[in-house]
Amino acid sequence: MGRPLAETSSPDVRRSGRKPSTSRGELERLALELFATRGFDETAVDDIAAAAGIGRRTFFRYYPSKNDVVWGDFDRELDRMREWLNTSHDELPFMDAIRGAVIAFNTYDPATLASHRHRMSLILTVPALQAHSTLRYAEWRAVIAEFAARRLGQRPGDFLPCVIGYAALGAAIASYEQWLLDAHTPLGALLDTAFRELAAGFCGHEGP
Amino acid sequence: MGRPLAETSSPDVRRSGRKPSTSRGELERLALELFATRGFDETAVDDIAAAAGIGRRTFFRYYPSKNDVVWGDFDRELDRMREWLNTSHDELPFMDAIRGAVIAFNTYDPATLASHRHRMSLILTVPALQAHSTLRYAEWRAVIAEFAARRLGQRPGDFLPCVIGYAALGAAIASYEQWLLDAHTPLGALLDTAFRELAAGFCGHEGP
DNA sequence: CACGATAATGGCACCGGGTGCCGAATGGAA
DNA sequence: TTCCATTCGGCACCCGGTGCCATTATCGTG
Repeated sequence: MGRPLAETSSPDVRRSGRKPSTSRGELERLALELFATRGFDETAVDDIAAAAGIGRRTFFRYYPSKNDVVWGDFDRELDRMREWLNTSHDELPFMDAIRGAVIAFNTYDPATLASHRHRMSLILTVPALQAHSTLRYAEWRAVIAEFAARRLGQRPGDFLPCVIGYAALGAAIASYEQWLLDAHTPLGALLDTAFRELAAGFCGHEGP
Repeated sequence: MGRPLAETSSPDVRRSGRKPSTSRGELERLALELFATRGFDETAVDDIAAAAGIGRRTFFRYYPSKNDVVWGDFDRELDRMREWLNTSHDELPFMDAIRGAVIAFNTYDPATLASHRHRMSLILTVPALQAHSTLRYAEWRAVIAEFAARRLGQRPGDFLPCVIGYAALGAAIASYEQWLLDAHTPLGALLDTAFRELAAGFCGHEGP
C-alpha cells in the first residue's frame, strides 16, 4: 500500500558521538535476504543481528520489532501520499482522486518491483506479519479518511470517512493478493478495477 | 462481526478418562473479568490460570493463545452466518442480503450486550488484539466472499468476491468503532448506513 | 473390587521476541 | 587532552507459547 524506502536519508545534524554501526536500510536488505532463503519464522533476530555484525540489543534500536523490518520507511511514503492528495484538483470526484493516488503510490519501476513483490508476499502470507500489518494499515486508512473528510466537509474521525478508509484499504489489499497469486495482470490494473467497483457499489454483475 | 458463544456445548460422547477441570466458557468469563479490571496486557496467562485453579500448561489446551480467549467460539457463529446466507432469497440483491446477514448476526439482546461491548472494545483498541483479529477476520471475509461468488457466478477466490469481502469487513469494523465511540446510535443502524453507502459507492455526498 | 484403557492435568525445560539497565566504546568539539 | 554526546552490546528479566512426560482421575469391564 505504499513504497517503503530503504534509507532514512535524513542527514540529521550530527554533532558528536559514536557513529552508527549500520543503517536501517542495510538491516532491511540483510533481513529480507534471510527471509527469502530461510523463511520469516525460521529467521531469528539473532540471525539478522549476526549477519549485520551487531548485537541483538542494537537491532532493536534500529527497528522496534522484527516485523517492522519488512515495512522499511513506510511513514515517509504515507507523507508523500498525503501531500499528493492535498494537491489534487477539486474538480476530480474524490473517489477518483483516491483511486489515482493509490495507483500512483503503488507503481514501481521494474528494478525494484521484484523486491517489492517479495516484501508484499511476506506481509500478506506470513501470519505474524499479516497480523502486525493491521497496525500499519491504520495509518494508511487515516490518510484516506482525512482526505475524504475534507472533501465531504466532515471530520477525519466521522463515520463516513472511516468507512471509506476501510473500504479503500480492502480494495487495495485484495488487489495485492490477486497480484501475488497471478502476476500476469499488472497491479495497477487490479487496483483500477477494484476501486472502480468500489465507487460503483459492485452493481451490474448479477444476472439470471 | 459475530456473536461468540460461551460454551462449546457439543456433548461429545465421553467414553472414559479424567473429567476436564474447567471449560472454555468458564475461562472466558474469568479472563474477561480480569481484562476488565486489570487490563489485557497487564493480565498474564498465569493470572487467568490461577483464577481458574488450573496450571498454565492446561490453559493452552483450552485456548491456543491468550488472544483467542476474547473470541470465544467464533467459528460456530460463522457457520450460522454461512447457513443464513445459503438460505437467503435469490430475488434479494446480493449486497442487500449481505447487509441483512451482517446486521442479523450483530444484533444482541440487552442482557449480553454489555459484555459484547466490552469484548469488542478489547478487540478494537488493544494493539495485540487488533493485530491478532486479522486472522479471525479472514474467516469472516471468506464467508462473505463465498456467498458473493455464488451470486456472481464466480469462484470464492476470484478477484471481485474478495474485494467485496474486504469491503464488507471494513464497513463492519468501521461501524463497530463508531458504536464504541458513541453508544447513542445503535450498532444496527450504523451497520445499515455503512452497508448502504458501500452498495451505493459513497456517491451523493460531495457538493459545493 | 480390581484392573486396564482413556483422557485430562500440570510441571519442567526450552525457545524466541522484546525491554530496562548500565558500563564500555567511539568520535567531535572546546 | 578533556569533556560530552551518542551508540553499542552484554546481562538479566518478563511473557507467550510448545514439546515432553509422568501423574491423576474416571469409566467400563472382568
